[in-house]
Amino acid sequence: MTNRADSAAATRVALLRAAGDLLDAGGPAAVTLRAVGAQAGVSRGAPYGHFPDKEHLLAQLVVDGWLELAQVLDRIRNGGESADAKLEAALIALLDVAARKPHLYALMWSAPTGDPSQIVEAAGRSQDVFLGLVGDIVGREDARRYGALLMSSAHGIASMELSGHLSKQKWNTTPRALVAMLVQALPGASSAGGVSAGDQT
Amino acid sequence: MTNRADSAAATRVALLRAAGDLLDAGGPAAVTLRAVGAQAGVSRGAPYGHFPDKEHLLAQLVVDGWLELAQVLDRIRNGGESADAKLEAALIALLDVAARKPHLYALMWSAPTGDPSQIVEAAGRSQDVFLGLVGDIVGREDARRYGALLMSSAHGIASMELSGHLSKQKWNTTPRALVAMLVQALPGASSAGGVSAGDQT
DNA sequence: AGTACTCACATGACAACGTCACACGAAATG
DNA sequence: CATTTCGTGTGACGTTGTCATGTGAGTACT
Repeated sequence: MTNRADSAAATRVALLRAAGDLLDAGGPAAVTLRAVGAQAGVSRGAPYGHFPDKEHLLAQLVVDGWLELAQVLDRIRNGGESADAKLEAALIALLDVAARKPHLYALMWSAPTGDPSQIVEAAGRSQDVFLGLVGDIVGREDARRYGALLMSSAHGIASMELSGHLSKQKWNTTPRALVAMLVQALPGASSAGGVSAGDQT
Repeated sequence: MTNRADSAAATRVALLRAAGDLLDAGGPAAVTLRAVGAQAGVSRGAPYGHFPDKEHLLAQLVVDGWLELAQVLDRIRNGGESADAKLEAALIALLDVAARKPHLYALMWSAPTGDPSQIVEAAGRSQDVFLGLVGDIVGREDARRYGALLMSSAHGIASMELSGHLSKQKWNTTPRALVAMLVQALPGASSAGGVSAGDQT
């Protein structure tokens, strides 16, 4: 039980969890290595045994975020709903990350730091699911163009909402409504949509 | 000529310009009050005579960014092209800011800091031009919904490009092509055989 | 004109931060 | 049991944002 490797792996996980919690609670400014160490029950220098520097620690948080989103998207894709509904649910899942963990979401969409290739690969895992879902509607031919358009649009909606530039008063709409518009405008989509998937936001 | 008020106003401008240059050149990390002071020819403590803190200095940079974009958009709107072309040019102008000043662009779309109301107001100046341009195509009725969708989509494209998640290899498209798709998909656009909603100029 | 005031700016100081070098002690190895 | 390994704690250093204080040139008052 007092295995050394296991103990080290446990503190590594504790460090990541502590960093994630601090990020969620107080934003990037609250994530100091001293605070992370304290919350993880170790000292301020301990992270350097597991990560080259602070940037790589945050990068790992981003990687985990993309991988977790990919899992959610996979579950949606394997669901039994219509292609339209599944695509809309996937887009809403993206909005959900933004709503639930805004600071992590912002980090996921900032320029990759630390180990960029690892981030790009993890993000690609989520993007591939989008590609597949869009392909089911518009066909393999146009899947990539429309996939890029839909993913960036959904991200734009989430980002605009997060930054406070999407006030309901000014635009008279909501992120959910905009996503619905996106899906319905897709060539090959059925106009009638009874979407019941997606989480609360 | 060595008027005290004028001199102070000049250093304020110099501070903002220095901060902007440092931001463009080295990203947010390069913008330290010491470096800003040095580049503006004053000391590290001088900014505190003009801004409450660093956050407010950066916020002013964001405000200026939005106002400058609004001017560009206004010039586009008053141009002689077709409504479609003008809207596309406006969206491309947004991409242009992202391409030319990526760090400032990222700041403009992050959660407002310092004096949020001032930022929201400046951003609104740009958003209103978008609203008008979109209204010229889809009509006043739907202008707000479509305006929000177009602006957030364009921002999403720019953001995805900036963060490196829009690789041409994966998606087989470019930001410009995506913007073109957006405009053509708009109901009332000339090239797409869509509904002929209100068309005014 | 000469004096007192004002205010923009410079400077010293402090706490907090990321990071490194080093020390310690317990697990792992023979 | 002796030795090595390695995860972690600790001291230290340079840098940062910020404030308190000093200073000197422009401004106002008599």
